[in-house]
Amino acid sequence: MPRPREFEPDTVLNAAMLRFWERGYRATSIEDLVKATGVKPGSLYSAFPGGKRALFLKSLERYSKLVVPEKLGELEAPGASIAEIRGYFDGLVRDLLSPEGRQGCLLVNTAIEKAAEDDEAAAVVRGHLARLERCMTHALENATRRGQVRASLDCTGSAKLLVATCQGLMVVGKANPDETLLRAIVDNAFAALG
Amino acid sequence: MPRPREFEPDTVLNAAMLRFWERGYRATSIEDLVKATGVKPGSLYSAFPGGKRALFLKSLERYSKLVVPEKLGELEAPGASIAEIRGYFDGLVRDLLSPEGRQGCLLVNTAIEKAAEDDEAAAVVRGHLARLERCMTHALENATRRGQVRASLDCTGSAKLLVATCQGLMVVGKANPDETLLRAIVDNAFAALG
DNA sequence: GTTGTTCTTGAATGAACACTCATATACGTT
DNA sequence: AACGTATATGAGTGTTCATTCAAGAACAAC
Repeated sequence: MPRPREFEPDTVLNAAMLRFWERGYRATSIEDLVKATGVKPGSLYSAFPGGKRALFLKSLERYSKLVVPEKLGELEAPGASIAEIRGYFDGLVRDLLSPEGRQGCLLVNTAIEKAAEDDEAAAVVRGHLARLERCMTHALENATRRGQVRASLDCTGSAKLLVATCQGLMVVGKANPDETLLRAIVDNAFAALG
Repeated sequence: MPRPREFEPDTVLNAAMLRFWERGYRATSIEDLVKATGVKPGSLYSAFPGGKRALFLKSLERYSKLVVPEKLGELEAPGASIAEIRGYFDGLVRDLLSPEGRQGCLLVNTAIEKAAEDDEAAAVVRGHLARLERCMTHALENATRRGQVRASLDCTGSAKLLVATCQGLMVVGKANPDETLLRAIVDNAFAALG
């Protein structure tokens, strides 16, 4: 009996996520989201109770479920090893150098912009970092078994370092998207695993 | 003959820098700065032509000249070596774990919040990264001469990696200020210099 | 066609924002 | 004491912000 929805909430959420990703939380206004989604304020607020912040938190989760797996690629597969870690880093560099990819990573941006003042947002970021670390650890363990890295390698410790390295890559890349610089960082990170 | 200034511009700039450091550019309002400095809007605008953004850019430069050297410590000295790099990283970890230090680094925060949309701010950040890289390279060269690292070490490349690592440390630390994690990152970064 | 329910709409709300300006003020000079 | 000059003041500017709400609209059931 009720009037049917004229928009798909997931589509709206995707558009909102993109804006937050490009511009950050504070710099994205409701009017921006209205323009980007075509959905008027009233509908936006009734579809996403909790307003802008709730929409942002849902965007973070959507990013984790939609964008992150695409970036991780085969790194999350059980058989992942050095090549998949390398592939992930190369993808990061490629993104940072492309005009559309300069926005970096929504979760890294959130860590800096919001984590200190918003525990819920910080928790999503922590979850992402833990997920990254899990992948990296697993891939390093596979690499150790296959003799692709030195046998003495501390897999869990090196995984934590690799996670930090790719966060740092994103910071450096945002201020200075220079291919030589970014590739040097990646190459040296991998040389250390040798 | 004119009426004398009732405040020291440098003092005001320091207070403004602290607010920008704690809260970021967008989240810091003129009213915040008025409260923090005790200087009324009119005086603020006449003392710092260019308004909020000019005050921010001046804050970045002030941070570079006041805060950064303190954090770098002996790392900028000509004789700096592995111990000084280690000291710098340990200081970062200590800061990230302390209640006052959770704000991280103003220049890293700026890289994420503003670099993509403000070329002048990005340039200051790039200058900072270059300065860090110069220190690190020099210290690694000293370390090589003294046999503190493996002879095969690529000093300039490793310096770039160390710079990225400390940016990453700041991102991770902001979302997850966990001592064990942060120390593991630092330890593994140094293990790689072997 | 009427009714009930949920949706859409966009103007309206009040707060916060960056910024300005007329006025008042404090000083050295005369 | 009177003047010229640079500063201090804070109410006021117009804008933008997140959010709300009354009114209208679309559908299924009857």
